Amino acid sequence: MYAIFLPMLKNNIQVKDNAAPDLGASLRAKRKELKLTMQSVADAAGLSVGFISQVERGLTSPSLGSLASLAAALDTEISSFLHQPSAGSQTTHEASRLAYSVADADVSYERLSTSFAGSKLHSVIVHETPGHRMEPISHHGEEMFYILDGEITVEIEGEVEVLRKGDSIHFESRRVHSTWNHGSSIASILWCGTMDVFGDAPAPIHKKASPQEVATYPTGETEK
Amino acid sequence: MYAIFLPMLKNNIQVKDNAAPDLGASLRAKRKELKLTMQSVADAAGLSVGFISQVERGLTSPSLGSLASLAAALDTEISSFLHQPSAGSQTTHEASRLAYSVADADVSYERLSTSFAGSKLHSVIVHETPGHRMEPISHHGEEMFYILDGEITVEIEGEVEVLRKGDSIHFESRRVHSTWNHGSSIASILWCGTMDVFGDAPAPIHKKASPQEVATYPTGETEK
DNA sequence: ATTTATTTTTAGTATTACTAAAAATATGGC
DNA sequence: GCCATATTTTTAGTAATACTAAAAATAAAT
Repeated sequence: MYAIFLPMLKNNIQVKDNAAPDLGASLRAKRKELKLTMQSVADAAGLSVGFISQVERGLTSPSLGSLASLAAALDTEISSFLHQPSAGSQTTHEASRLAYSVADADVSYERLSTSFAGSKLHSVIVHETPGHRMEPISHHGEEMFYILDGEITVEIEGEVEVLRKGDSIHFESRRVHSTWNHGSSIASILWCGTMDVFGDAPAPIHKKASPQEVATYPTGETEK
Repeated sequence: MYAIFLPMLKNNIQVKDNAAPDLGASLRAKRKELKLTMQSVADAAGLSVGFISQVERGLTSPSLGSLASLAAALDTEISSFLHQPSAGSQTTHEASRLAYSVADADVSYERLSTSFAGSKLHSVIVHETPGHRMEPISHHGEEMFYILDGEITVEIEGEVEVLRKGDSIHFESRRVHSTWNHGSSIASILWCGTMDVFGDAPAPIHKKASPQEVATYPTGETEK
């Protein structure tokens, strides 16, 4: 399913010109958004103002404990400082939504989700012709199917289940899964997941561990 | 919308008996899931095996750089080690799905999403009676609405938009948003988002900054 | 029982996370 | 423009700790 749709959808991606901002810049941006001074953040986090300054400018890296204090002082989850990705139309209308299909005409897609800084949610409506089978696949993230029309067979790690109109399933995507439209009509599935199927995100960090590569992580001067 | 549904849904939560696992435990769990030895992780991350052992047992806290190396070695995003929630049925069928309603009978809900370690995706079908209005709200995360039936007016930061059957909208939840069923029939909305509306996640960290409190963050012995 | 694999412990030490205070810069009021 | 105050950056440390190599303990495989 995804293997089929990735190459086609990638052709519609506008790559935003800014690189992923680093941790310090993210912290400063948030502080400014909240119109706080370094001193007030320092007081709330129990750290020194000089340290805040150095962290924001990437001259030093906070420990996890201090980062947690900073995140709390800024009323923000730590994870929101660890990625910052860009936009498209937030709203889609059925009548004017772009439908995509590929050489393999068994499947067509309608993208629902947009993309913005930090977005992790991806959604698409998939229409599969009778008899269409998706190859077994496994990948990061999690996903949900909601059957809008028709019926399909879903297999997850060998467990088979039939889903009909109005049914849903939610699972971790690392579990090997596949679908089959066993019915006699087109099946329409609303897919919603955390896998970046549209290639929206910049600079992935899911490379195989090579320490030099990892050193690009936003920690300022931390270097191996 | 959420303010209304949170208290009600919380009543159906089975609290898993284990407390929120900490960072070290999360790292160990992931390593075991991948069937890796500490030595192989250490090699991949460019760290020592002794250090991995101490980190996993919470005896020491990795720097952000080292944590990034570990995350990469485990082919996982850092943020997934910073929270760990628990399960329910992955599949829901329309005919047997539990529908919830509250004292305020204008709205009823059908939960679609389940919950498992690391799950961040939440989905629910919301049925709103004509005239129902959701108070303006803003919170962390992002969300998507897909209109299954009926029509609603959505307002996001003052921008008003009408969504009809088959339409969708996807936005960052921190933008103040509200909905209104302006139609004459029940509106059914498939909501999919990253906000933990069911209270699945243990130990929230969204407390107001009190350094002592923040010190409970999963960093092992780090103490102020 | 023996060997090997894996994890934990020990004993450090180089590095740095973080400080207080001084200096520089920015802002606001008159 | 001048002056006072607010805010940020810089400086000069140092206590703490992030991380190590190697030994010891434990677990697993044969």
